[in-house]
Amino acid sequence: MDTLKALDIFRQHLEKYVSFNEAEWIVFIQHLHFTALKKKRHFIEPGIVCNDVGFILSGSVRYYNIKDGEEITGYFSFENEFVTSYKSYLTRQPALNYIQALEDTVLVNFNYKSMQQMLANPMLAYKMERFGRLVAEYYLICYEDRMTSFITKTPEERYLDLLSTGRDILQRMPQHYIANFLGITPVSLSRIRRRILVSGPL
Amino acid sequence: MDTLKALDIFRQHLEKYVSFNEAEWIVFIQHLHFTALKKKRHFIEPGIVCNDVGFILSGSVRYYNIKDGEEITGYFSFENEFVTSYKSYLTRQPALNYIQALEDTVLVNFNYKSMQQMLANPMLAYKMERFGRLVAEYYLICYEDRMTSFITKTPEERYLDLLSTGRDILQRMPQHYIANFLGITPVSLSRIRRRILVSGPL
DNA sequence: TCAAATTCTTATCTTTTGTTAACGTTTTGA
DNA sequence: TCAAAACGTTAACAAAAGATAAGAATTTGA
Repeated sequence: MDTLKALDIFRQHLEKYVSFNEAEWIVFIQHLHFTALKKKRHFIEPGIVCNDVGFILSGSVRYYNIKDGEEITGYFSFENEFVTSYKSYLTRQPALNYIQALEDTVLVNFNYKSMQQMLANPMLAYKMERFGRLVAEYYLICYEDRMTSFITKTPEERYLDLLSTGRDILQRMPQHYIANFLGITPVSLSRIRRRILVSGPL
Repeated sequence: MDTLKALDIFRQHLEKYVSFNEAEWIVFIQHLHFTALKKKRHFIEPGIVCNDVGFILSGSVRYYNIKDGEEITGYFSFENEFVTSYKSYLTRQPALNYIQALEDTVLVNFNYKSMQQMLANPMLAYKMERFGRLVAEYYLICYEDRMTSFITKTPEERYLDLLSTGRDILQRMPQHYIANFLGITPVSLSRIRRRILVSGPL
């Protein structure tokens, strides 16, 4: 995929949040850089301050932590979604989690310093504040929904929800990552699947 | 507490996000209104679009859902924190949860329409976008932390975390609400407390 | 291509949680 | 003030989840 086409796709998806005019866009794209992340490579690792916000042009990533030597996968992102370790990026504290490419992944990034420059640039400041607000609000709602499902639902119910709405995750992620994502062990998810299969296959 | 003092406290806490000059502040406060919520009264209920964002001057609230006829408490807010059903407020869809005052609670509110007006008012737009961004980012980080604890920790570990950092919640909330907040039943929390007591009280 | 690693399932056993109910204590509200 | 409601603990049992290990199928990567 060539750079111009990639920028065009990015711009199109940004429309969901803000629209740039030509002059603004020209300044904005000067702050962008592309990254190709080979499968299994890391976007961020614990102990490092996350400097970039990425937008996935192609590929996918998983977010995971290590607990007692075990990897625990907490989240996934796919094409046309943003990727960053929000807490680290926003607070400038070292990240506590890994973000890893699950396939060869191509990203458009902007870094913290660039964003601060744009936020300080009168030409872009307003639009960047708005952009930041709308993106944060979007992900806030995602988290709110997910928290609610952890509070009010059983692992089995969360899996059934995923069956009806989580196509990408189900089709593209190995099952033991999905188990972690649901808050249970892979063995437990296997049993839940069996339970569903024998009781009500539909 | 008189209105002027309340506004002053509110302004002081907003400094965490944005600073208003006098002219801006005068316009801003014209969009504010005060609410006194008697104990057990609701700030929002399911089926209703949440129009307000509140800031708690005194008192506290809990967020809860109803599942199979049972109340499940998912979150709490105390003095000097914002309160709203974010998803409903932002998407203009009916809320799915209750927010209830746990004590007599006094709030400063602004509503959705007011915020839209301020966002459209050149005098305030930039600052309001920034305000919205920083508040959303703040709560995004809270949710990120909480999600991580659900993925990587056991209920017992989450309770121990609360013991070391959750003073307000532990001291001001009944235990069965705290149990829900941790993702377990009240009976289960009672057992966890017993386990901790007999094994290592410290 | 082929050995090694990964993935998923299944089984066994242990631990934890959920459910229901009982009981004493505390709080509430008329 | 006093009956009713709410709260926390405990017990007994059922259901679910965690831990560990074994085995088959698939994927991987050199």
